[in-house]
Amino acid sequence: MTITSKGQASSEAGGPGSGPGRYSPAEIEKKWQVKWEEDGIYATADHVDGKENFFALVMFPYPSGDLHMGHWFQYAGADSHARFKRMQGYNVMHPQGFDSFGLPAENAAIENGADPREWTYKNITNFRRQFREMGAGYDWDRELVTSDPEYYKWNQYFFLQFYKNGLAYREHGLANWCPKDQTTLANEQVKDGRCERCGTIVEKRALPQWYFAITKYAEELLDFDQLDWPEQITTMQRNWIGRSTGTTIGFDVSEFAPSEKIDTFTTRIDTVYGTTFIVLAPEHPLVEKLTQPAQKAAVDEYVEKTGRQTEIERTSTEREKTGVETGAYCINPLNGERVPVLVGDYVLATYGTGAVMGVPAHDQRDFVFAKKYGLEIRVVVASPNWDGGELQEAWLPAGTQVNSGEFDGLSSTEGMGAIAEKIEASGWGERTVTYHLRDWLISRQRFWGTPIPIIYCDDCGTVPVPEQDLPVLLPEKVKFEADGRSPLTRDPDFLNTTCPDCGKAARRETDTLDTFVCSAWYHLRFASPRPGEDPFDNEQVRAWSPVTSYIGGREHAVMHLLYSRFFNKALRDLGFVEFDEPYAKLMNQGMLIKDHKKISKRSNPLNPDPIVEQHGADTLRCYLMFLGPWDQGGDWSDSGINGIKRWLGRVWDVAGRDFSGLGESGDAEAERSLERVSHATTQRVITDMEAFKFNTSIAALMEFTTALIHAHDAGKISVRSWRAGVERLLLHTAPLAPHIAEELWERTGHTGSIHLEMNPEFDEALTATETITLAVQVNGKVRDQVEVPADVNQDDAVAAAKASSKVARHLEGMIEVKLIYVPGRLVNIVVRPQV
RNA sequence: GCCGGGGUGGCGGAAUGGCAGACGCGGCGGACUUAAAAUCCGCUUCCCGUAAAGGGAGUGUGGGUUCGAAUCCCACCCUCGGUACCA
Repeated sequence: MTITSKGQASSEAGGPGSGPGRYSPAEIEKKWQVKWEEDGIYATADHVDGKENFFALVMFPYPSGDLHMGHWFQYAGADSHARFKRMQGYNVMHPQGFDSFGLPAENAAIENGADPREWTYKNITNFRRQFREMGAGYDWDRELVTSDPEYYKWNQYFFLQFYKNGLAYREHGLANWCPKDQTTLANEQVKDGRCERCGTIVEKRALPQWYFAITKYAEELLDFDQLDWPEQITTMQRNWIGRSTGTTIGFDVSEFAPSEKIDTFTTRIDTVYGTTFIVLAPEHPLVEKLTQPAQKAAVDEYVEKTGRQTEIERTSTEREKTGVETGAYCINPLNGERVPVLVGDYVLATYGTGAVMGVPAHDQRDFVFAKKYGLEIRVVVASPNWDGGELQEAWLPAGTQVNSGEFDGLSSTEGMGAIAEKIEASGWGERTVTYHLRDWLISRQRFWGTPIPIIYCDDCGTVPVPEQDLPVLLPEKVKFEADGRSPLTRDPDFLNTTCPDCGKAARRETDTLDTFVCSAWYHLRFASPRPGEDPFDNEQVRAWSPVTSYIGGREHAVMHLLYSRFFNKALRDLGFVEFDEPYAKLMNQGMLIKDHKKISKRSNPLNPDPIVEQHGADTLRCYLMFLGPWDQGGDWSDSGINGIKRWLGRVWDVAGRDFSGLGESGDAEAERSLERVSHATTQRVITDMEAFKFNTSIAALMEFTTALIHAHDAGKISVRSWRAGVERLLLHTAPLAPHIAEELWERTGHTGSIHLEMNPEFDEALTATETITLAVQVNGKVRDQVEVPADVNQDDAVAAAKASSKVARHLEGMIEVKLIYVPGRLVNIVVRPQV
């Protein structure tokens, strides 16, 4: 092997980085992007002897116009980590695809007359180009595009499996409706009462909609034992699922509605004797039956008015609580009391039973409500210093049962159990568990999505499309009209069909599936990209499951990540997969900002393309990784990128240096010193890369680069050490800056791709120095530093410390009271003045 | 309101009980150059001190634990996310 250093700048000739061998990203980056593709170096086999599989998945993008800087931040980090793991000897599968169904395509169609399909596929082409320019090491053989019929066919297939097994159902009910996007939304897609996507205030609409029965898995979804996930995300899921235990108890209303009772749910059954009224949600089915003629007008008006309110107005905690009497009364089974039934909009139809027992003394909302409407406030759980007088606010903590019949005198904690037991024994109700989690609404009244494979027949009702007829294809060349309605609803070719059961004319479902269905199982398809007649090949899925490392934003905590977990468990129960969880380890990257503000196309733009052109992809990648701790995000500044560019320029210089001046064997001390920093660097880089701490990893490489330059300048090391040092530097740089590392790997005489090499090894023993610097403190203040042998004993260390004149000055006239010796760190002499 | 992250030089950040400010940006000074750019070298937390020596202060605020605290504990402030009438 010969080493060519011709044509490259040496430090003597015109200075590093100058001359004909100057680092020129534009040339080398293109070259390697083409070569890598030709050689297929990122293609992954399902099994490689002696290597463990590592599925490095990063959340795939929605192909909007361009890859923006946030994408770069995410994908460059994910790619660097995947490359690092590959160099650690894993068989790494790092795929990429496109989550290409969704509203922006349709909006572009409505606004500019673009065809959603053309618009989407044009964007995908652009994204592929940009990923290539980034130097991302994807296995493109596994690419998937969710809007391809060969992919969405399986969304339909799984929908049918779910339907046949009671996990998909259609129900007429109140759904979140975004008036701008003209579609319903799942609960998870409503943030602060607004559409998660466009920010429009969401309304409630009564519609028949399709749901996935995610609540059947609520309990299992609370189990995170198998997951190595950030606590933040599991906490968010736990809160979203919102398990609460309590008691459902029925209040008899047969006086006003024969054989009816009002079921209420409470977590505080210990306060049931304090119930002085019952409040029904305005949408509660009993409202109409119970309302008395005298109150009908008022109740109707109230219910109607509430219906007109947006979710935001409705749920604002600042708003005054309102209500109206129905004129009906019900009976508290525990004390036989007759209490009024009201309608109040602070009670939500969608939670618990849609009715609450009003206990104003022990619930702040009920308290405010009772004050306003002059309802009785009766204490049943007394605080230790309650004087029997009126309350200023609800008493929420535990206390002693009073006014509670046979339970008086018990602590409310005991009361809770005893009362629940009596209720169950008497058949008045039962202990129950409720969840905040609702079933996943999957219907979307949009065109650009997976058609729901259902046919409505006048005679046979709801009929699933037979599996052999899949996929139900989205029509081509559709017309969008200004009313925003999906073209599917007026496309006769799509709409009209025949019933698979009876053969009569029938109509297709025109709703499409929520795009989160696509992403709920895409990882399985990456594992098994060409399975033929099945959604995926079990053998291949087994080889790659669960996903070893999953990277993505925190914003998906209760959407995609929850849906995926549900989907996996449903697939498991239907026999498609054998494991419980889709993603074993989760890592969230932070958010990239600029000038302390969110980056936005309009107000705070930051386009990667010109930066790639000016500085190169490697520089941009490294700079993004260097900005700060990746899991916490980064604050972009235009000037900072020069630092990375200079560093890569120095790496270029180092690798190209003429080493003909170095000898066969070097000076022992210089050799040892370079060896030490080499091993220490590898240790730091491996530890930091493992933990996604790209910033400190790069800092270590910068220091190592400088150390190499100094070693070369001093000229005391051997050729062998120099070349080993350069090799080590390139190997560590490779995951972060793949092009320059590859180019220099070739230029330093290596054959084969650096990206298929292994990380250098390190020996911790070799990272140690022969002498160490001890800090010497007097009363905790550093007064001097002393150089001692690394294996110094305490006595010698203390003696060396006291020998320092700077230290001695502070000991004068003092009595030593204590001595702290931390080996390898410091000596602290604690003194006090002589009396 | 509740839950979570964060608050460190002019700036991005390092350091998770042991020398605060690694690494980088910016700034200042120097070398190279006819000059500039590029590159290289040095300095760069603040205050007192002409300077050096030396000293003092210092990690959002106030308290505490400890020989020693950015780091642990308590109370609070600010900020960024998430979530919110969940009975």
